[in-house]
Amino acid sequence: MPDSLRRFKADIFQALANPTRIAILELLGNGECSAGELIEKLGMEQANVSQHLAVLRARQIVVNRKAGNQVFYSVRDPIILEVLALMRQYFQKHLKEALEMLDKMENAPAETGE
Amino acid sequence: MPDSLRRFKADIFQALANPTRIAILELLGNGECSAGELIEKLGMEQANVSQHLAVLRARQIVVNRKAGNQVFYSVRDPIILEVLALMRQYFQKHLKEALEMLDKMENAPAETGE
DNA sequence: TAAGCAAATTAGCAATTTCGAATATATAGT
DNA sequence: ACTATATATTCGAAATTGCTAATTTGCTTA
Repeated sequence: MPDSLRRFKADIFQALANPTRIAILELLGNGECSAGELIEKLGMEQANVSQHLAVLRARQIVVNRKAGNQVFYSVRDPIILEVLALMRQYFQKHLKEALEMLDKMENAPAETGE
Repeated sequence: MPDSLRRFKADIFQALANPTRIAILELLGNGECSAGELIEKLGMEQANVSQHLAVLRARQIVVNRKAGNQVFYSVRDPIILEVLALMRQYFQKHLKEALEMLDKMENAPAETGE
């Protein structure tokens, strides 16, 4: 496999390599969603979510449809959702190590996650 | 899903988000391989490959076995290889866009000022 | 046309990543 | 112990990323 294609592949993974973007894709997995809805459900800054959507758009991982004032997003190819599902499986299998790893990383400053 | 778990997932994707590491995992997909073999097949600096292996090790995506002077690596969980296989499928499906994107990447980024 | 909302973009900064060079560790053989 | 080989780690610089705040674009309605 040529390196250029590997670079492309790495680029897709890079797009997935962010908690917010994963959250976005998981939300879109339930069906189309407007940018505003995503912002609200994620509880993050408008600009920030929009930037993450731009990353996913640039890779054509998501597509959008304009309707009046709003922009509705959806996942272009369900393979991406399969990849996420596979990762969920992977994660459950290695939950113990995952927690240890998270503990070591100790990045999380007391968030009120839900 | 709590954000901490999504962060873990993103961390795995991040580990995959590099052409060299993808190449390493693809090589390991054919079976166990020593660090030296990887270095040779990849044609890269020893230190560089070792650093990438360290990234994969830190996430426990690969495991290693020492045999005398050498260290043999292998993929810990085939799910990771399944993820790569799915990605291959994805690329084949979207090859045309992939090539256009690669073209843009190679032509565009050389802007010195405007 | 202007006002108002939704979404995208830009600027600037801190944090992270990647690479090569140099150095360190570990094992084997002498 | 000394040397050679295999692999890992550290250091520093350049490039990239993610975030917030501020601005801009686009659409709709008055």
